[in-house]
Amino acid sequence: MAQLPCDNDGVCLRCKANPPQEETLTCGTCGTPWHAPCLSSPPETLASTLQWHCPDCSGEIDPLLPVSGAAVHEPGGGSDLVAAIRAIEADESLTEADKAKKRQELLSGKSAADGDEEEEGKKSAGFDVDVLAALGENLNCSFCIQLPERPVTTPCGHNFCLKCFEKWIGQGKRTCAKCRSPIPPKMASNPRINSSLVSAIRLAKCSKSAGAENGKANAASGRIYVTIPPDHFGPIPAENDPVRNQGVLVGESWEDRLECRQWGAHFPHVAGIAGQSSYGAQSVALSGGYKDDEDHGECGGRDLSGNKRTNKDQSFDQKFEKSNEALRVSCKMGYPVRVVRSHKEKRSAYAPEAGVRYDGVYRIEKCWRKVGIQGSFKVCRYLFVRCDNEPAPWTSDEHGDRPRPLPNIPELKMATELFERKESPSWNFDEGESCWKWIKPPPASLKAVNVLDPEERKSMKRAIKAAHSNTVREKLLKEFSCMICRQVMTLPVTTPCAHNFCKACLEDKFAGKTLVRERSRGGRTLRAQKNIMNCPCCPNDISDFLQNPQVNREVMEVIEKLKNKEEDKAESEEAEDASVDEKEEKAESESEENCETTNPEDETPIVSEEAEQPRKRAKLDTDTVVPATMVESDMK
DNA sequence: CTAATATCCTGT
DNA sequence: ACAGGATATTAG
Repeated sequence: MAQLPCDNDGVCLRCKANPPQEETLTCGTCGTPWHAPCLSSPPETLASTLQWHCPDCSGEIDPLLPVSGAAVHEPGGGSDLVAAIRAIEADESLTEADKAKKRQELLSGKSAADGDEEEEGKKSAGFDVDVLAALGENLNCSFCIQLPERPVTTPCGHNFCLKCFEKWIGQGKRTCAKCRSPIPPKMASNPRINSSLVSAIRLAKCSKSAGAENGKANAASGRIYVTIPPDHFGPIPAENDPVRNQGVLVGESWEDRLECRQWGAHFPHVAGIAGQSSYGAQSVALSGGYKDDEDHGECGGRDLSGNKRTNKDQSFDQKFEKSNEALRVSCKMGYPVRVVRSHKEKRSAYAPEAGVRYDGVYRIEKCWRKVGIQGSFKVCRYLFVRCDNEPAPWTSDEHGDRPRPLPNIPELKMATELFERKESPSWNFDEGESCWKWIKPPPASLKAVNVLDPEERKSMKRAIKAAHSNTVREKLLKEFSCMICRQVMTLPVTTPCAHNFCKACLEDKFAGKTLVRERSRGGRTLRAQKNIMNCPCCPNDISDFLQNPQVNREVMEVIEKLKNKEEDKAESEEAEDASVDEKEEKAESESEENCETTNPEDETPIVSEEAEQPRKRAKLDTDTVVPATMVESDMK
């Protein structure tokens, strides 16, 4: 007697009943529901119910499973992987989204063992997990439970990996593994890859990594996202980033100084130095045209050629006061100084192409004054040396900086008021831990920590996620557009030649055309001739398909989820926020004294001989202006 | 309080 | 392309 599962509407294909949930069993391998009373050998124990595998996936079809392993580029790991996937599928404590995520982790090589990281991952990965879950829940190949690598779609609207499908056909099967509809011989012999699905899946996968690279947050308000005071020294750690729970990462970039400010990397809106003369400098923004010397970093002069408001001649010497003095304090104490570079730093090889980028923390090893060649007035100059635990954005190195000898600066011969640090630096490299950290505690903040009330925080989080998710969702929906009406498909159908259309669009196209054409000549009726109906996208005859085009429900559900995500997301985020609140409050209260925030994630010591190591920048002050003396002299 | 600012954006 | 307002921060 044939064993049949339930169809897409949950109706048992054998007894035609729509059984209640208690009477259905979901296969631990392919996820297909089956009507338990209609099974010839239903599971006998509760345990075997939880770990049940349907007739298709157990026994004879088991040889299929290693195929999935192979498709995962996991040589030799196939059976373990299958076992692990089955375990995930059988875990009733997980939601479908959780399961999808765990499968992804498994496939991407992440350990599924440490479940604690799950919570963190969910928060930082944010929307991407949702997208993957949306795709994963609906589009996973029923055989291998992964997003199909090369998806094929049956005329009955079900999606599988090409490899899994071929294996199934190779076993002599000619019905859909999901709904038992017959598979036409042409599809069996020549399955076509559904390329729209390929790009949609690839896009969703990419969105995972693409999300981290830019902290685009275009929430209109000028509110600060991070919970640090404006005089916070050092990196901005995840615990002070309630919105993303990620902190400011090296390489992160923003559209402009205002956006940069919102994430706390560099607070002043205009000025290049954040600092107080009696306290120290926390950060600098490099945007002028300083000379950048590959070998020993750079010393700064000032180029105000682009600044219409301040292009008066320099008429005074700069002195170590105000912000310039703040930098000297940071030099003296060995504080870490955050460096952001603007794309306007045109003459630097290290300037970002656009916007403002956080490049990590530096220490100022020396500072001095020097006469500008053109101006004949003195400028303050500094030797900046990078000392960050994360690699600089321009290196391919996987590791951060290591201490190294100071470069030789020829211009020091001409320098006056050379100042070098005599005491031990507050921020230094710990050989034991192989990372930079606070050796002496950072100076206590004198300013109020930025506070976000919960409502504000929620709306910011929503705005950020919506901004990001919109773009991803837009792209995804574009992949799911009908090739006839160019709109996102309603009731999508996939032809055997793997082209996707709205069901209505496709039917309209061939409205009135019948499968066969009556022919008559001279009063005699001839044998009916088959009408050829070409796919709107390719020369294939799809007349057979058109007799009964089945909606690709899996794709349709993904489209619906993407479209409806807005409300879902708003709700789930409120819940998420609530659960996170306690943690944050704790972090916020602690952060007052504790600014120590090294993130020694990758502390594997590798000595890198990077050509461009220390960067130093000269910062000036609210004082008068120094033309770009040094720059010009160098350009000769 | 004011002036100054290594900016951004909009209007002409 | 350029003038000028808005902006937040510093220190006098």
